[in-house]
Amino acid sequence: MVEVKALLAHIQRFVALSNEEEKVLLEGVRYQKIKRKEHLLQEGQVCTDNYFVIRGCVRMYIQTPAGEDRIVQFGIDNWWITDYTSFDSKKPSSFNIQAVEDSEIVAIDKQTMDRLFNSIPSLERYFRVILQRAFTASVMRMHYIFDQSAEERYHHFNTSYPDFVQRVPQYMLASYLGFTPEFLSKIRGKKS
Amino acid sequence: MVEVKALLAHIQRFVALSNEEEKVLLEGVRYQKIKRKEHLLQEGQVCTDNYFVIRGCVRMYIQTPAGEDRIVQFGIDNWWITDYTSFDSKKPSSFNIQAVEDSEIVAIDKQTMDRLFNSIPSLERYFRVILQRAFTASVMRMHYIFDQSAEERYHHFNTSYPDFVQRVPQYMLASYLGFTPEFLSKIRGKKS
DNA sequence: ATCATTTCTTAATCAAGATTAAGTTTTTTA
DNA sequence: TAAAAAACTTAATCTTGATTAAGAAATGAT
Repeated sequence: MVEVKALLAHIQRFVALSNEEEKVLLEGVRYQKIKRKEHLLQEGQVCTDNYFVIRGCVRMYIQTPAGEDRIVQFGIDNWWITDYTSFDSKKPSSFNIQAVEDSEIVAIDKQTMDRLFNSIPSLERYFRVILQRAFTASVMRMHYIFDQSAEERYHHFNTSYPDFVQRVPQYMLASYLGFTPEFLSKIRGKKS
Repeated sequence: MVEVKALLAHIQRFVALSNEEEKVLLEGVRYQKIKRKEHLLQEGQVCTDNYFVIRGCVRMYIQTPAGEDRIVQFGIDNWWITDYTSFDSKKPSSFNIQAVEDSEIVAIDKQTMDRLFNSIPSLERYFRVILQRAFTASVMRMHYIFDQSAEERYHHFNTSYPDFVQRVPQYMLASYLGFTPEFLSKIRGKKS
């Protein structure tokens, strides 16, 4: 499948793969298209796959006690997204993963992933690097949440990812940045 | 050095090491004792090492614009702590790492780490797993910050890590949990 | 093109937690 | 063991952002 080449390209930005390794990898993954609002994972299910977003946008969210969605992560082009806790333990997940736009996804299930780690040593390095970046990004995000006001956070995000902001509804941005849609409206109202 | 055995033991909770690999690893690491309030890293320096806490407690913090410390992470027994951004890029760090108690540390510098990853393949897997856990913990922490009140956060932390709470000054806990020491006092005052 | 649904806005009231400031207790150091 | 420094407490006031509620605008489906 030609679409999955995007994954190979991404991996090879970090490590080299032999032709044989490329082949083994391609045989292990599952390419899938998913429509806006469809779910890859729903609360209560075991998260069986690690998902790589080739094109599009998905969100991972959790239901708050108040019954609202809290967006924990977005996944866009070239990002991996999964609930590692459920993925590793095979216990039901507390999270949901849903397409925000029609998206193209590569999925690898846990068993295949473990097998691939054994047969393709450099994949281990690739995920080490990917996870290190994800961890660092998460720590930085936490830092922004603590030490910037909601308004600063919005402006910061807005200037850092202006094109992404265009792609998602505002109430999702609010959910991701940790405040209410009403407050986001208020901030935007101020400007003009 | 017998103290460094704790690191080997920790690694072998996740992957197997041959005697030869153990030896190579031990030759690459640096054991060091550090007194309370001494720094492993100070803002502006390049973070040259990844630190493993054998015994004791360190904190990683960043100076807020208001001139206060925001604690980003604690490192206790069997935790790795470093600023991966600075460590990888060799650019000056924005963070500080300081001992909260007299501590015993194993340090590995970047160059050695890269060499060890090449000579000990299972080390790659070990760090992949470690980073996956760190990432997951960070995501969960973010979730708690968003969806619990300061008071809930305190009680949650307090019941989850009662012994740890005893070890650090309260103002550090407040800094880690994202509120003021005064507010922490207020919460505690309520009880009795 | 029209109806229904989803998303966004505005404004009034409210609450959690910050700030300030002063005083008390505990720990460290000489 | 006394003085100094660090850590903790209390209380009054203030601010940011939540909540509620209603209406307007945009988007999607038929």
